[in-house]
Amino acid sequence: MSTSDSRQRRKQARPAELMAAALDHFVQRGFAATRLEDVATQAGVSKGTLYLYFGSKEMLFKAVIQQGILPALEEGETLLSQHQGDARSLLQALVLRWWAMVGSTPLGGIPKLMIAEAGNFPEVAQYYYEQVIVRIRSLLRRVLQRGIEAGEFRPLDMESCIDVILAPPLMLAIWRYSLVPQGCGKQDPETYLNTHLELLLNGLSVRE
Amino acid sequence: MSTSDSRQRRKQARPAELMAAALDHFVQRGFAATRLEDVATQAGVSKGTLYLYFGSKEMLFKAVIQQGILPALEEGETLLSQHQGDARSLLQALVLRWWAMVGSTPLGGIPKLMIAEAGNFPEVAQYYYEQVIVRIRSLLRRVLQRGIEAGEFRPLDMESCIDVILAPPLMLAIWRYSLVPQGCGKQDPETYLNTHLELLLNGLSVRE
DNA sequence: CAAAACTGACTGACCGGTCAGTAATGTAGC
DNA sequence: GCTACATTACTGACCGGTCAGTCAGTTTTG
Repeated sequence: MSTSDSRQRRKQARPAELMAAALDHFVQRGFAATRLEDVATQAGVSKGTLYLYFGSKEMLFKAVIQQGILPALEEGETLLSQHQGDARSLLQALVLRWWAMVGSTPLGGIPKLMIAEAGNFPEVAQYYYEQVIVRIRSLLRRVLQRGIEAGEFRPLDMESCIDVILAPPLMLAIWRYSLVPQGCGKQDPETYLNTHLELLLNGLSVRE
Repeated sequence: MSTSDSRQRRKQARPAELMAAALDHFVQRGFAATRLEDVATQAGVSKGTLYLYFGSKEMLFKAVIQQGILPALEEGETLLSQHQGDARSLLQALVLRWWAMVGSTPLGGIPKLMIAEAGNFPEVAQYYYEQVIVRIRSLLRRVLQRGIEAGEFRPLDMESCIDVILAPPLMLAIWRYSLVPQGCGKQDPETYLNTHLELLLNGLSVRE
């Protein structure tokens, strides 16, 4: 057994371990307040080793953001293309899948991180906007379109609806990485998401 | 005319000017990345002067948070106690009033700031939670209670409902101080809030 | 023993915080 | 009104600690 022993040379596992540690610290402390020595220590290496794999603190930040979110996005897009039932259940499935894959994992800290650091990294913000936000919104737009065409949903202002759908799950994730760790209570995430969906689907539905 | 001339001694106006400048920088850059020299310069004084009014960077931070939010909160509480009509219109009035007094002003950056820095300032987070979040939630709880008792609203899980009501306006404010300044588009805030209220009130309503 | 992975002491820039000094304002005496 | 002195708001050069980034040297591996 030597998988996570110290003082081993494991070139290929280092980047992922360093990025995981960096995400932890960035989310908890912010970019500027994070010390690379701490990140390296948590990943089980020295600061010098970090610089063998990432050219600078900023490059580490970009890497953390970029490879943290793309997998989950692709999952969502295949979910949309394969789904057979009505738009209601598709919307529900997307939200709950997001929670399982992103919201409830360390990746759930990325929205908070991106929001906090957008001002300091305009190019990363731009990248995140185009590669993540635009794609998520387009995904939800297609779901709403499907629901409206099938007569399930009322034809409200679509762009606003998308944001209203997104806000509560995002706030849930942000909350978990900001005030909850300081002991400011939050009830069960599942109950919260279910109430959101209940309220949302009821609000969207055509009255019979 | 000498009100905002430089090199004047204006002891009593300094604290407010310094806090306004500090809020600007903290919201845009984050606490750690904000340089006090920049804050002082923007307020039209030198760094030394800042230290005549605030004992340290952290005390400046606390002052910015504390006196930024309490006035608006009191306004909301008097609105609740004086309102006469149904719960629907009260909820609507509260949201729109918040937008006018907080969301659309520089104070709207405080939620973003608090979220980003909660990990670095547990005591401030605690204070913010108890003095702001708990009070806002209790305010909304009373509104929902009133609506349920009057037969206007369905009796869903109250605590979750409160958070679902809060999330979209909060995200709107957060958005304005994170990605929008980087040129990532957002449509009209009023349209967004109205859709939120429409969706929400429809979702809450008892079906006849 | 050669190459590759890794280390940690070191450097230099940066910034929070200090304080001796400066300039504006107030005031008293003429 | 003017001058002399006291008070107080304000300044900015400086100090010391911190940390991103470097690199000469050490350890592991083939």
